[in-house]
Amino acid sequence: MASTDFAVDITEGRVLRRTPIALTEVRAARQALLEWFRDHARPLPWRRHPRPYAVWISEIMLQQTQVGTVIPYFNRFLRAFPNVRALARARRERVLELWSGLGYYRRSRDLHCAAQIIVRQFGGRFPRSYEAARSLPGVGDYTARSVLSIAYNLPFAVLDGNVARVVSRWRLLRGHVQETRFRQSVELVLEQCLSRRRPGAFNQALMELGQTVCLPRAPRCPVCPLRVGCGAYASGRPESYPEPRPRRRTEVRHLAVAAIRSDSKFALVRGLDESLLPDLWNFPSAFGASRETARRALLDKLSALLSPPPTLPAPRAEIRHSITHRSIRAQIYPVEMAAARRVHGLRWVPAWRLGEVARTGSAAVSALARKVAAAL
DNA sequence: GTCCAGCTTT
DNA sequence: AAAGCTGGAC
Repeated sequence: MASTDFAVDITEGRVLRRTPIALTEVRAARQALLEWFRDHARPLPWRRHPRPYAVWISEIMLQQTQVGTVIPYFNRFLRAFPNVRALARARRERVLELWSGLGYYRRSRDLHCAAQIIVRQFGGRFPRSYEAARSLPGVGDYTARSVLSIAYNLPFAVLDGNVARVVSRWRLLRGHVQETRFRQSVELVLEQCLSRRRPGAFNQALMELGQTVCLPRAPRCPVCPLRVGCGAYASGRPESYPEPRPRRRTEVRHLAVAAIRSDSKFALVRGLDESLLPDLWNFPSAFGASRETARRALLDKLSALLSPPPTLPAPRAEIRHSITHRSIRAQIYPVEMAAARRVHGLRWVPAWRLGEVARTGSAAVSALARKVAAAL
């Protein structure tokens, strides 16, 4: 801990000064947090043998994705690619198959590419320096800090949404996660509190506390190790911190989906529509502002693919799905074809690969495609 | 139905 | 500043 009596941080030419947190308070909180983590850390698969490779894979998968969702993906992924060299020499399509259903598919491409860079430029070991780690595709500020602190126990503080929530409540910081000022305030607190001896455990403890105790809407203050000294708890309204971030409104879009079946195979194309899910196999689909415009756009698309184009019957089912700010209403038009002809850009995929079995990574299909298959 | 996870790239 | 995926909580 610095011996100055206030914390100073120079960011973009501005000097921020904040009242320091009393050293005794910092130490008490740090110790309470680390002891809580020692007793309550969940036995997550990437914590069993925390090699840098496993830590890195888990951090990429955990971006925007919940722990419970990640666990089976992580286990399958490490079975398929036990180390960075195995990942580096894998086919891209195979990596995508094992990512199928996890979302944000760009992550898998960047991960694969980064593995090849690690093998070629870093001797097959995840780099130990911030700059080198940051140079890898898919590794931004947060991921570089988390991997280096957890895998190598280097003194980097991490700031994710969980950490921001815990700290804003503990120190009663106003603002929301997207504001630079707010983030700087949180960072100042973290710099004062980070355990220099056990930064990895400290960071994981804060994030775990945010995930399991300091919950957004219903914090479990009675079991929180930071309750003593928590400003939001004292205020009586812990759920009011931090402020909700402004959100872009979601727009409803209609999607027409052709479920073209021949024998027990479905015709799939690469990509969805409007440049969404470009790497994934999907049922031929088209967006529109209404059901009817979507249907017509789908017919246009099918005309370019098949001649003569099939006629579309009445839709058999509607499913709902969300992609970023779009709320998608998908009408499914079942089409039977006599023979599974070879068509350029079309791939016939056995129905069983789209079911629950697909979770084992047998096809690079989106979750949307799986919902469609399940509705048939 | 709304909110939350909540990071990286362009 | 905006876009990208999916699932779960409430």
